[in-house]
Amino acid sequence: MVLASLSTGVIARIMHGEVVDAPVLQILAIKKINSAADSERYRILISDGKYFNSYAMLASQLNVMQHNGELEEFTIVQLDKYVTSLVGKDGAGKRVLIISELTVVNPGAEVKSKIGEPVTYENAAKQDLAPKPAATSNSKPVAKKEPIHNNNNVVMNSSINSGMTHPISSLSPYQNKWVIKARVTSKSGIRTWSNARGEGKLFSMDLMDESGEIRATAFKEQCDKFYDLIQVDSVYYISKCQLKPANKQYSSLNNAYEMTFSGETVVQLCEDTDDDPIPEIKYNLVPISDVSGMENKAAVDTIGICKEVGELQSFVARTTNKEFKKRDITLVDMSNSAISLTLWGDDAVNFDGHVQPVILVKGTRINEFNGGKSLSLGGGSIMKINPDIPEAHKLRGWFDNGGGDSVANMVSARTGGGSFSTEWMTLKDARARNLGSGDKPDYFQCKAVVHIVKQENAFYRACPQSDCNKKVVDEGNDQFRCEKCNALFPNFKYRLLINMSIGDWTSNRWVSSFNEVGEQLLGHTSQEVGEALENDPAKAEQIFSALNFTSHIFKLRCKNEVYGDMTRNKLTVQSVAPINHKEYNKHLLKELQELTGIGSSN
DNA sequence: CCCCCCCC
Repeated sequence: MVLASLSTGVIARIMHGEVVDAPVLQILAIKKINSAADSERYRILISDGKYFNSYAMLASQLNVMQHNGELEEFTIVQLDKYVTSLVGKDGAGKRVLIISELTVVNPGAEVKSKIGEPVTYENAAKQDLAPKPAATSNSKPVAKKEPIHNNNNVVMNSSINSGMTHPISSLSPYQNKWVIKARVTSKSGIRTWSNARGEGKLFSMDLMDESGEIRATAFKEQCDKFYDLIQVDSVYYISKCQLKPANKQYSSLNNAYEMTFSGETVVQLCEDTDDDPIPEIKYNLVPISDVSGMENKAAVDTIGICKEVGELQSFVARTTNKEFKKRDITLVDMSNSAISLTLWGDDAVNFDGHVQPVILVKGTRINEFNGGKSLSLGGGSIMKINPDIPEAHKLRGWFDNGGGDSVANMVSARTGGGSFSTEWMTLKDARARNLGSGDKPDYFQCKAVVHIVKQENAFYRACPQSDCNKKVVDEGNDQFRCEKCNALFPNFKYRLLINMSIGDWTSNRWVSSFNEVGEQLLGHTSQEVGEALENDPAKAEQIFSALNFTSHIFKLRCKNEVYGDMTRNKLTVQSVAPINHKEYNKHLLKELQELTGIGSSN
């Protein structure tokens, strides 16, 4: 085993403002400095073999490395991205090192011991410091030299010029002489309120830098003053806001505090952000199909084509008597799934979906109803229309070549039943528990494999009207009568009604699937299937046999039905989804915990 | 100082 050499002496240079590429350092200790689980932060004692720095912090996105045990004592790491910032009382305190990207070079268990006899870098000899005069002057804590009654812009300008801004994670109500440099990741519309304590208007925004994120709100005069200036994705210098503890009930941001713009607040656009360390907004894009398996109320980032646009709707909320405007649109993606997304307010009013744009969303919330899941763009969510990212161009190409034509997995489709997610059950238990014997149908889901698919009566000829699926009567002479619409048509459409036997590890059952589910299972449109069954038996055989022995997650509707004097328990496939192994394993682990009591948290 | 986002 070969250990990497540390970048000896480099800490003194970095902490005096020099930019050093990819320094290699050793972690000597790591500890949590904020015990609140919702804004945890780690402080590191880090060494270059000659000097150590106890004022180093992990940016929160690296917390996971500590959780995974990758950053234990003696680990040798390479810093791929870092900044230094001033923190502390009146901005004149310590310079901290904030690490936002690092690579483990040698795990602590390999290294086993401290390298060298490092001392604090503050005792560094002159020859170890940055040779560049500019860098040396940068190291001076500028804010300390300003008179306390100085003009806001003077503080701002000196901070900007010296490159010494404060990390968001260092902000607290206990000192207010700071300047942050932050990217706006989301911005609300202007909202008015009126209650017992008065009335007014406000807008809020989420800010982010290397070290963390924070919510900021501008009320009344500040709302008017700053609303137009603040733009999503732009970077600003901001100073002189009021800080107060964040009400975690209303925010999912990783910060114990939030800030309020005051009459003193200064905001300045930072135009030159090309080589800036302020991170871009990160999207954790999930395929639409995955939303099926996610928890209700979870936050979702996703990207899809707006295939359908609903009407703008206005309504008055029953509980609050407030009027809302909303618009539901349907997104589709390459997971061959569709989901409903609700837009609110101006987003809803101004939305033009007729060009079927690419829609990128971040932080939308899952709303579950009767087994279907839809997304809602709420406070703190972001929507981007036709964003210039590779995923968007890929989707565009896919959709424009017919990719979205046969979407079959309707994530927002309701399966009836309660307002909770469908219960997992085996086919044997569904029988044993007499599911379907009540007035209302019961619903459950199971993982099962297709054993037999019947080709007989797998389709019928239905009324061609788009909102009617009634079976037509063949009148001869190429005329088809729909008794429901009371009309004659020269054509009809094929509808599927697939009967098949599926089995899980406990038992087999015959189930019926209607048109959309049938199309999804067979991977062909009802038209294609109907034509094959009528005219091309070999093609039909090929289509149907492809379904044999495939496994899916089935959501089933279970109901007793009376035929003459016989009561039969009937299973209908409400929806079918590919197996999300991660989610299915979660379910299995939960079952195992319940069976054995092993691994449960209590 | 807001913190509402319904209904099925």
